[in-house]
Amino acid sequence: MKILIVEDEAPLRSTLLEFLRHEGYVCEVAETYQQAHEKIKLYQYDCVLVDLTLPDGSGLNLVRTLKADKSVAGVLIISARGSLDDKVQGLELGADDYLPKPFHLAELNARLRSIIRRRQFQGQRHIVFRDLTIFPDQTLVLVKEKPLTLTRREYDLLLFLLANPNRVLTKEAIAEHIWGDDADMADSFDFIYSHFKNLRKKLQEHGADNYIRTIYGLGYKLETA
Amino acid sequence: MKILIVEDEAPLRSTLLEFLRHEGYVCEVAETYQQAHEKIKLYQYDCVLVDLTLPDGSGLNLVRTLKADKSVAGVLIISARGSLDDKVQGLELGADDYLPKPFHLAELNARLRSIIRRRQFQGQRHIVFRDLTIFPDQTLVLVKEKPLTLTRREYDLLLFLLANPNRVLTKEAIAEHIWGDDADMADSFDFIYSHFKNLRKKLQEHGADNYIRTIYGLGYKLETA
DNA sequence: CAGGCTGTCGCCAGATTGTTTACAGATTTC
DNA sequence: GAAATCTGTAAACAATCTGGCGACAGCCTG
Repeated sequence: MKILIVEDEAPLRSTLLEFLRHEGYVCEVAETYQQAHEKIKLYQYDCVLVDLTLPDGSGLNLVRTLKADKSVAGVLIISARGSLDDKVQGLELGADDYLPKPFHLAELNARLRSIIRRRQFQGQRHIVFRDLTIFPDQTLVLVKEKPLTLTRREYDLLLFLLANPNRVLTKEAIAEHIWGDDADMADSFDFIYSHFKNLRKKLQEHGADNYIRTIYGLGYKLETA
Repeated sequence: MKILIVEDEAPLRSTLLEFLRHEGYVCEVAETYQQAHEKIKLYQYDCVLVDLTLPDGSGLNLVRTLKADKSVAGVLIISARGSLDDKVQGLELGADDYLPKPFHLAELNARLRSIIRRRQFQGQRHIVFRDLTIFPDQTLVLVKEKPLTLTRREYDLLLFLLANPNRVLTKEAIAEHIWGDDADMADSFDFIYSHFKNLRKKLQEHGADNYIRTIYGLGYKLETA
C-alpha cells in the first residue's frame, strides 16, 4: 500500500510519515505542488493525502490535476480551514474524503483504509482468484476454503499480483510498489526472490495451484488460467 | 462500551461527559450535526445520545441518517421540547428511546444500559460463545457454568472480541474502541499486551479453551472454531 | 559448449513484534 | 483512611519476520 503525503508544514509532515509508516504503508512525501505533481506522474499510489494550504499552488489544483489524469489514486484532503466551501469544492473535484484539522491519527487511518478498500476492489467484500479467496479488510486468505496465514510482505506481494493479473511485473515495479523509492536499495532487488520463494512455498503447502509464473529476464506474472 | 454524545450546550455536554465517563463508558462528543455525522461514519459506537435541538441541522435528521446507514448504534434522544410530536417522530425514525429534559442522571444511565443490552445482542439476555456465557447487563461471565470475575478492561476487551468474531483486530482498533481517541497514546499501544495477558490467564485458569489467537504483525482474533 | 546472466534454494543475523514479569501510581473497597 | 485491587509502564525475554549472502541450477548468447 503506497501513499503520497503532500504537506508543507514540516512537523505535521513527519508526524504523518512516521505514523503511516508504522501502520505498514509505504510512504513518500512532497512539500509543494511541483514536487507532488512530478511524483504523481511517475509513480502509482494507492492514495494521495493533500493539504489544501500549499505554498506554490492551491491543493485544490492538485486534486483537479490528479482527477484529470484519471489517476487511479484515491484522494484524501486534509485542511485547517474548516470552511464548508472548501470541503464541498474538494469533494466536487473528485476527492474521496475530507478530514478537517485537527484530527486524530486513528481517524486518519480509518479513512485511509476505507478509501483504499473502496478504490482497489470496487467495494467488493472479497476477491476470488481461482482457488483463492481474499478478504482485504481482514487480511485473510483462503486456499480452497482453508485459511492461509501470510506475513505482511507476502500478503502485500499477493495483493499486488492480484491487482495485475496476466501482466508481467518486473522486480523493480514490484519493489517500487511495495517498498517505495527508499533510495539505498536501488542497487539490488534480489530480496524479492526470498519473498516469492516464501509465498510460493506457503501456497504449495496448502495445495494451491501454481499461478505464479516466472518470465525469464522480465519478471513475474499471475496466470488466470 | 463506547458512546457518542451529541449536544450543543456546553454545560450539559460536560455534565453528561463527566457522568458517563465515571460510569465506565468511553465517551466522545460532537457539538453539531456535521461533527456527529463524521464521527458516526468512522467509528463504531454502542449508543448515540442525540439532543434534538442542534444548531446546524435538526437532531431528527441525525437520527434519520443513523438509521439510514444501518448503523448498529442504539439511539437515545434527549430533548427539552416536551412535545409528544417530537417523541413520536423520533421513535418512528428508529430511535430506541426518548428522554425528556430535565432528567436524572440515574435514569439516563438505566435507559442507556437497557438500550445497549437490547441492541448489542439482539435482546438476548445472555450470549453464548463456545464454553462461555456472558450476561451483558450484569457484567457476568461464566466459563462452563462457573463464574469468572473480570476487571472492567478485561471485560471490555472480551466483549469487543465477542462482537467481532473471526476478524483480525489490530491493537490500534482495540485501543480505539476501548480507550477512545484520546490522542496522546498514539505512540504506544503496548499496554494492550498486559490486558490480553491477564484475560488469557483468567480464561485458562478457569479451564476455557484458547480462542484468542495472535496474528503476528497484525493483531488478535477470536476464533469460533 | 563456455561463459555470463537470471532465478531458486537454504541459511542466518538483525530487526520487529509479542509475551511475560515486576511494579508504581490510581482507583476501588471495606 | 488503610488495604486490596486494578491499570498502564518498563524491561527482559521469546518468537517470528526480513532481507541479504552464497551455492547452485537454468537460460540465453555467441
